[in-house]
Amino acid sequence: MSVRVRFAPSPTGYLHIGGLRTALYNYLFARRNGGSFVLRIEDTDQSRLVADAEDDIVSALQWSGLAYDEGPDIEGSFGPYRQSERSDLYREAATRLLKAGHAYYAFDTPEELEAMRDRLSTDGNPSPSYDMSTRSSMRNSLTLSAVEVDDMISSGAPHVVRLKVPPSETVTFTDAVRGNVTFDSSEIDDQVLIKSDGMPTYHLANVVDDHAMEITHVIRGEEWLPSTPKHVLLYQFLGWRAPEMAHLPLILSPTGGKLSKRKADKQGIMVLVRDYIDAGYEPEALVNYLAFLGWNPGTEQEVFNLHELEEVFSLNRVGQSGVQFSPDKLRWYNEQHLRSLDNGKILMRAKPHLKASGIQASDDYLLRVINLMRDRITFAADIASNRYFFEDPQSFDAKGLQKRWKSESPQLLRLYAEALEEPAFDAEAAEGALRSVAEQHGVGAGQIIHPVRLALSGVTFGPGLFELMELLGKETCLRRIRAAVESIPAPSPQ
RNA sequence: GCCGCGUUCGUCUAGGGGUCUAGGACGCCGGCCUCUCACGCCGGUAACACGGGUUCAAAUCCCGUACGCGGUACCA
Repeated sequence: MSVRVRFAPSPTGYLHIGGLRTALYNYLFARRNGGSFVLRIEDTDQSRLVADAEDDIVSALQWSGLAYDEGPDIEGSFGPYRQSERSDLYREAATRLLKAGHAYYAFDTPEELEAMRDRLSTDGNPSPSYDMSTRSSMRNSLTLSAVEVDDMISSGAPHVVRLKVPPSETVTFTDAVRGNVTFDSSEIDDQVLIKSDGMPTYHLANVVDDHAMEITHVIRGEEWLPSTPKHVLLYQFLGWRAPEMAHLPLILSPTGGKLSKRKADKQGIMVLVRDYIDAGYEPEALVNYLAFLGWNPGTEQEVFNLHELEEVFSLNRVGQSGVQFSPDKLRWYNEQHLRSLDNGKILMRAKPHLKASGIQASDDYLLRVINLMRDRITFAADIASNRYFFEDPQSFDAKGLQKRWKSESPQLLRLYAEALEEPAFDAEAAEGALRSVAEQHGVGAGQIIHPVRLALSGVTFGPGLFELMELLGKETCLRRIRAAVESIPAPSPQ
């Protein structure tokens, strides 16, 4: 049987980095094993739907390079791929369970459920569940007569279908990441299978769909581990073979604990893939980093592109403990991947940001800027943030002036500017001229280099000075040097 | 509370009874290179949660404790 896995996000929000990691592991597993990767939209919660969430998920996956073989927008033989369009299947399964006595109708209103929890909650058990110990005191087809039940249903009384969990049974399954996991059925509640609006819950829908879509491996976040025994029971009652399970360690905040949206905001961490796209991250950097969050290849190689990951990924090298998200390491990965790109590609990445910054320059010029800056930037967008490549500096770094602008600087710069008037102008000529001025006046080259850099860029760091000069061109260099000499006040000699 | 799952440098991790005076990566610190800043290179900092077993031998196996995370919905 060929491997089939799915990524099954709920369109209740934009794609989260944790979701992308789950998608990635599924994708890699499918590719490594020559299987299929399916995107299934789990839109069974009508009340929490976010209109453009599905679009966001699809486009974020596309950006990441995780191409799926089947999905809402890619025909496959197991569609439709939105759960809201598969209602009949769930209904059918529920009916079978009902008939076999593995499920029952319940008519309890939300208020009644709340009242039950209030009534039964104790210090030892603050959240009593709807299970075999409480179901007999509730309004359901187990406690009501068949006639009453029929009447209520035919009169349209709101009702749900609940799983009838058997008493004291040991439910065991093998998790590819964690080994054998065991639960006692007495700890499992009578999960709602069909909600009163007629939609299935995740638990029913995912079992029905995974079976119908011939999913062989369920790879999902650890938050699903406690509900897996319910799914195992469902497979059993429906007479289906359960897929292999693999529960991935959760991604935690950099300080530990849940990476909730609120906490992340507070810590300045972005959690939506959309945010990483907008911030200009390299897709392969995010993917590479996420791959290593809970998995490693067992070798010392750390930098991988997607294709390389596809060749080495395996579930049995996935870790078991929660992993803290590290923005620093992600940055490092971004630098690594950025540097693997040629200048033309970096230019393409930088274009939107250049445009947003109102920078106009020829591709030829931009390529030369990139060539000088590529080892000094973290994001392609950083090309747009060093404005001195595109316009004269408006101000000069105060600390830099203090350190590098000496009382003799204006005079040395004047002399240097004169020397630069020579017709030939390139990095070599600029350097030759500078060194000879320095020598003639008995000062170190640095006495001229540093103030010139300030004059040209306004800052004390950047590419090699002479390369920068060649890039800016003679006119610009002379103009900026002379402007600086005019506008920067000489320091009081100490 | 109860149930489940975890626990090796600050972080991601290697390791799966002797080869571990515990290896790599990020970060941090120092040095080299150098006109600056980076890159690169070299070096440093720093960990087997705790307590009991088992064994000639335990980071590795078992038990307990502590701590962390998850679940405990007509949300996924």
